[in-house]
Amino acid sequence: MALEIRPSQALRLWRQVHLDLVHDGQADLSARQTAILLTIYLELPPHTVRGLAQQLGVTKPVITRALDTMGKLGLVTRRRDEFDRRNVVIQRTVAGALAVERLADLVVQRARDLGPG
Amino acid sequence: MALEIRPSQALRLWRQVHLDLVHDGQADLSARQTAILLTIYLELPPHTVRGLAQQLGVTKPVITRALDTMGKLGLVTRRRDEFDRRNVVIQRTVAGALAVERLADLVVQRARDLGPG
DNA sequence: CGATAATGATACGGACCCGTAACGATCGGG
DNA sequence: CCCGATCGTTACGGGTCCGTATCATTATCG
Repeated sequence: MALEIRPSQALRLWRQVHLDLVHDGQADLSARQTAILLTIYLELPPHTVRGLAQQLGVTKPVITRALDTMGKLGLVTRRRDEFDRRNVVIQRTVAGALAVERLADLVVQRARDLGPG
Repeated sequence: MALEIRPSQALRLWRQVHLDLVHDGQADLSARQTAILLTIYLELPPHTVRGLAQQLGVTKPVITRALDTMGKLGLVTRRRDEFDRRNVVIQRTVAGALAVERLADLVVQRARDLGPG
């Protein structure tokens, strides 16, 4: 069930999708931000700042700042955990889900457009 | 010859590769920089600032700054065009080629690791 | 209670990036 | 030969990000 892809195909796919992201005027997310966003939307909740920092291997302020930025963009929301008020639970949004879905479709479409080799 | 991939697979692939990039302490390139780098290494030379700006749909200073950064990282080099000294020719480097190759292998490997669904 | 630990947010100095606008260098046509 | 067009770069003001260190808030445990 493994997905077979050749190195040259992988590079052309990577390039084309990034070109599309730049072209579409989407938010120019860094690799870190992309990893954070997709982790929130693919892994099981709840998500906390500390948990994300551990998974990414970065410091907590990195997560806090990324959440600030994505919050402004409407991609995620934060809410205080009522059972342990030290924690903050990161929540998904409709806009964020749509953005993730759009990325998925983009990758699928560009993969389909790939020629052999 | 199209590459078949499902949306959920695309997202998991995208997330895992970005996680790897962050983890490996690679340069945290933005989407724009990634598009520029891969364009230089996949499209036929010669590459100029103006040409890259057109392909990316961004302004020239964006390209200049990206080349500054990637130059410091050793991923690309610039050389004056001797036949039209207004032009600058962007050249590949061994380090850049290795980085691109590493990215390709990373995508291929993570695609192979994908389960069904 | 009070002390300790843990969480997320904030301050700081330094670096990078953005778009607009201006710049010097170079080419090319009249 | 000169003047306009074109090239890449730089200056500017504003924004974001980094890592380290510190902070206030909250929980836990003696």
